[in-house]
Amino acid sequence: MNEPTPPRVHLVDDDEAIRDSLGWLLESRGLICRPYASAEEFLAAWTPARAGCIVLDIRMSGMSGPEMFDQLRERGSLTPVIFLTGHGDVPMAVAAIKKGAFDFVEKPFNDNELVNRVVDALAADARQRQATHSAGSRQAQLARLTARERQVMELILAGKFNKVIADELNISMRTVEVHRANLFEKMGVKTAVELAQRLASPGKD
Amino acid sequence: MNEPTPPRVHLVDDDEAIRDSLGWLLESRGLICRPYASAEEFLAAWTPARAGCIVLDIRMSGMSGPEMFDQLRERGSLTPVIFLTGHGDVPMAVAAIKKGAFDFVEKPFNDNELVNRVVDALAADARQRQATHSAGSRQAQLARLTARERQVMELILAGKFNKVIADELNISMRTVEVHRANLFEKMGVKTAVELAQRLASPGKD
DNA sequence: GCGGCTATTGTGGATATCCGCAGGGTTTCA
DNA sequence: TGAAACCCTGCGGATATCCACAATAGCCGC
Repeated sequence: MNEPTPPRVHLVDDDEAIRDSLGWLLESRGLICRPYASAEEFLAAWTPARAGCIVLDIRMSGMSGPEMFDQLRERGSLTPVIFLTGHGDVPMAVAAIKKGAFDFVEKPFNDNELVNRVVDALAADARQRQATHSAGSRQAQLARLTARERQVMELILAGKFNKVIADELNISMRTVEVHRANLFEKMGVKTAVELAQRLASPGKD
Repeated sequence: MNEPTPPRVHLVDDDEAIRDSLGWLLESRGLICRPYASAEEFLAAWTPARAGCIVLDIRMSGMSGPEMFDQLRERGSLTPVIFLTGHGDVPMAVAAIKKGAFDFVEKPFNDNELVNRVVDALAADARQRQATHSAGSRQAQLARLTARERQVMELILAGKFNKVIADELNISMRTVEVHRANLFEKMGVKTAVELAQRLASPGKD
């Protein structure tokens, strides 16, 4: 990890008054706020690698909040999104949450309440990034394995003895040992137990 | 698993007309519907072991839908709950979904839409029961271990050699082997790899 | 041709795991 | 008192894992 940038609260709302007052509120609580006047402006500047969360108004001229949310999801972004709306719509709220939105808040909102939800969203983002990082490094390790090493690994994880693996692959036990040692090194583990744990846990590193 | 009873759709609504029409709809789609006129009536008859889902009206005389939902959760029930409401309330909908409700539907609803959601809820219930069953049997196995066996198991899962385990616990290697063999038998595994996988996966059996 | 990569194999020695057989001690309970 | 449960230990033998050292062969790119 190279010098992580502090998490940002990205505020997307075409109403300048909201951007000003909400931006002021968030900054007064020690959070870093980045305002955008439109979904298009945000998407043009966005990269999913940025830590933080997004506070997103539902109704905007041009691209709407939900459309932007769909775009983010299509780009593979998992950044938590808090929707803001002036007129509640239950099916939309339910669908948004079930689609993975972090929260859904009606205006006018209570200041403390909103800040709490933003802080929760930032914490959720941090957790999710840690999990993704672990899964990513594991994936990179797996990608370095040769086809043979991968075969041997699957059979090790199936609990088979070297001798049985050798029989099944029609190779010598010595060769199994060589592949075994090589894959353990590439996966950064010392034992089959460690390997099993590495590959079984969703995000643990 | 002894003769599983078919999953039921429990319909809790104090409006008899809704119970009749919705019950008829669900039964016409091959689902088994059990109606209740009140939350109290439902709770008096309920056991979490029953497979199925719950369609629950928000507003009822006596105990309300959300109150009943909280009661179910306190009793440890994970049965999927679909809330029905005549007047949408966004914060309540958002809170209910985030609290774990399966869905939230406004009346009047589209028949097909509701049946689809019920079918989805039943499928989710079946998946969750399978996961709980696996976790439960694993828990029962763990509960059978003696204190010493559990200690040895933790050290095995930490990837330590029997000789190292013996040193740390100040016992002989032969004793480690005895505990090891006993715990493997109690956990129903043959290798440390299998044990690691058994204890690392959330619900897999 | 040469180097890098992958797959393969053998030898010999060391360490690790597994277990039958045998035995002992302590605590609890009927 | 005897049985059950748990913990502990040694011996001997068998199998499994690990690896240094050494070597061969095939494929591919430069």
